[in-house]
Amino acid sequence: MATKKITSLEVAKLAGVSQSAVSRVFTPGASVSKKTNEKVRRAASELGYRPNILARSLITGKSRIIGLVVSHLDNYFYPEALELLSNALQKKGYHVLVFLASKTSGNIDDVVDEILDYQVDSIILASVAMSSNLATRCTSAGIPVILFNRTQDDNRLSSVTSDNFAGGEKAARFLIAGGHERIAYIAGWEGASTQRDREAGFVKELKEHGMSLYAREVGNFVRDEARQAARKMFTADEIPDAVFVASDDMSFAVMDVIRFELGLKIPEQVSVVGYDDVPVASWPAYDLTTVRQPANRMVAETVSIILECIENKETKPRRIQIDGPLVMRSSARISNK
Amino acid sequence: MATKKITSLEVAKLAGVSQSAVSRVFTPGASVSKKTNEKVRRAASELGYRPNILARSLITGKSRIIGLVVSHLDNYFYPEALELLSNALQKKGYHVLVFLASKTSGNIDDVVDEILDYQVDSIILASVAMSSNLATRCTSAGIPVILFNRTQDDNRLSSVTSDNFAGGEKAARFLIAGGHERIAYIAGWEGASTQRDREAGFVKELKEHGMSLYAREVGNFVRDEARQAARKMFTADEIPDAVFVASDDMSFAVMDVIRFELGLKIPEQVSVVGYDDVPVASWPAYDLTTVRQPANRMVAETVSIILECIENKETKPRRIQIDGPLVMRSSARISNK
DNA sequence: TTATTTTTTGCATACGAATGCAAATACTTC
DNA sequence: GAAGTATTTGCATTCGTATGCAAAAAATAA
Repeated sequence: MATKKITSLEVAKLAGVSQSAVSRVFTPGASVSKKTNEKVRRAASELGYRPNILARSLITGKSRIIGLVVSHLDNYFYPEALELLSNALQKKGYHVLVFLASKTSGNIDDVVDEILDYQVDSIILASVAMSSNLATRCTSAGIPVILFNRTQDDNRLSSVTSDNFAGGEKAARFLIAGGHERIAYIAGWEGASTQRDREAGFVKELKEHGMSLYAREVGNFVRDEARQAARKMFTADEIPDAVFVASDDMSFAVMDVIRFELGLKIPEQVSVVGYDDVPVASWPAYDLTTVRQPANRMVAETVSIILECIENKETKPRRIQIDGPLVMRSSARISNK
Repeated sequence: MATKKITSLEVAKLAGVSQSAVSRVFTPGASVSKKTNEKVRRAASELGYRPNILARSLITGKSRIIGLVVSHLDNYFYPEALELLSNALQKKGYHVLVFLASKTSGNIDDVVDEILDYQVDSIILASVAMSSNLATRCTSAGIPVILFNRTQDDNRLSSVTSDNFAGGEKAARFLIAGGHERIAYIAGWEGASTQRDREAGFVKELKEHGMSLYAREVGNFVRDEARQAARKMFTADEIPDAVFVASDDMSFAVMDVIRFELGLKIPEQVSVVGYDDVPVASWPAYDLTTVRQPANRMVAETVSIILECIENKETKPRRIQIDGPLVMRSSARISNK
């Protein structure tokens, strides 16, 4: 029943050559004559032979597997990124091994340990941090680590993010230009560099216009907490007339509270600006004005860094920040009332 | 700089035992004395040793990698499923290697070929089909294939779906009970078993109540096409008073058209019922009445089938259908007008 | 033709861990 | 303490492929 696995040896036998010859046929750039190449390929396809990547990687030290750690698949920015990433890597002959870091257990290190067991060629951490200790192990094992949508003070790690500071500034500038006077902010998880940078840019720009945060709550990048934050923020005596929310995902929750629980009009009574520009943001039910994180360009940068690191061990870490536009939709008013 | 890889041999040397001893310490169920176990573990943790999964799999024939093929990550049912799946498998010591089948290139077979190169222990196809030819190769290679959220006529393949036929019936029964008289349907991609079953159940139940589809369009499980379908359907002379849409994802697009393009009231003028119960369905902006696909139970079944197949080669394929409730929200009226 | 260079080929070994087998050790029992 | 049984251990081999090296074959020059 079980058709035994086809190995290079059997192909060799059928083609009347040595096992090494077969190996060379499937190794790009190896020295093989046209004739043996043909013989081998014919035999291989006849038997349905395909090289065993795992056996190969034992020798070459390259597995063509990229480990990806994600924790926030429920934030729709990540499925999109995953899709782009996997596609891009697939084209280059790599594949993505997914590891979920449950948000509760802060222990990313354990997860990364599991990853290393698979001899991955590189690790991508999506919005997730790793201990400096482990970073040492990875770099000294020659495994490049890339932070995606996150930075960390460790300068041995590359990172790709949007320009969060500039994004925060844009949001502020836009709300100020719209004539808003009581501008609030709902923060993400304060341990995240993205959150900090967005807020810093936002506040700095307010300050330059002689303003400051009228109100501030924390949503931790979690929809339920964002809901709570919105309830608190918009049941005060004099409510904000605009709120910048640290992620689209939270923005939707906030908008729902504002409209359906509190019966307020967006943008007439409250303007909402988000961050990410996930697909849902453009759906008419939300039509959210938001700062775009250009997922495609972020992924492209990530992939190019990875490939560069894999090919050329001694590349020094890079920190890429990609600028994204503010996408104007109808959740925030443009002109003065 | 590059700390060379730590192998079992080095651990053995440090612990003063043979390489086999080290191997046995890390092989559950192998015969090792308490003393050597301790010695080895101490040495291992001192050196930071972890077994190389790839090398191990060369011998054991088990890679502890599960290949997953997805094509519709933009339908939010799949990120959810992926998260659950990866988590469940992770707990059992398996990991998921992701392969994206671009929707355009219908060539799943190529993708599966790539998967096989990694010596995966099993393959999960999420809403994706494979040629019968390739199915033969997989089964004869002893690699169980599980269809997730999809069935196929090939009875060598296991599948896990919700009970789509019953789901369709429920939707129909509910809309009829609500006193709707012009009931329409927006179909998914007609090549999908899920689409066919949902529609069949829906139509059969209508028929049993002496009704038939008042209108029907095809959305192919694609938002844009669903939008088109809705435009066509709801600009006719006498429009339907209820529509069952083959997926939540399409439902959102349909609702947006109905409300924001055509200015109709949901559910007063049109009731909408979806299928999936993705997280967004419960967001107040949509608050979609829908048939739940119990992702957690579907995943649990998938995982248990996989593990069973891997452990016990001669398991015969199973076809699981999981019943899901109709979740009542406000997008469809309950009583007669 | 012969000498010389270049290309192709096979042999043998390595990668890192698992395992059947036999030798060595530990544990029972009388 | 001896004899017998149960448990540990190490040796040697295996998994499927890649690759350095030297031998063989082909191509080129003289």
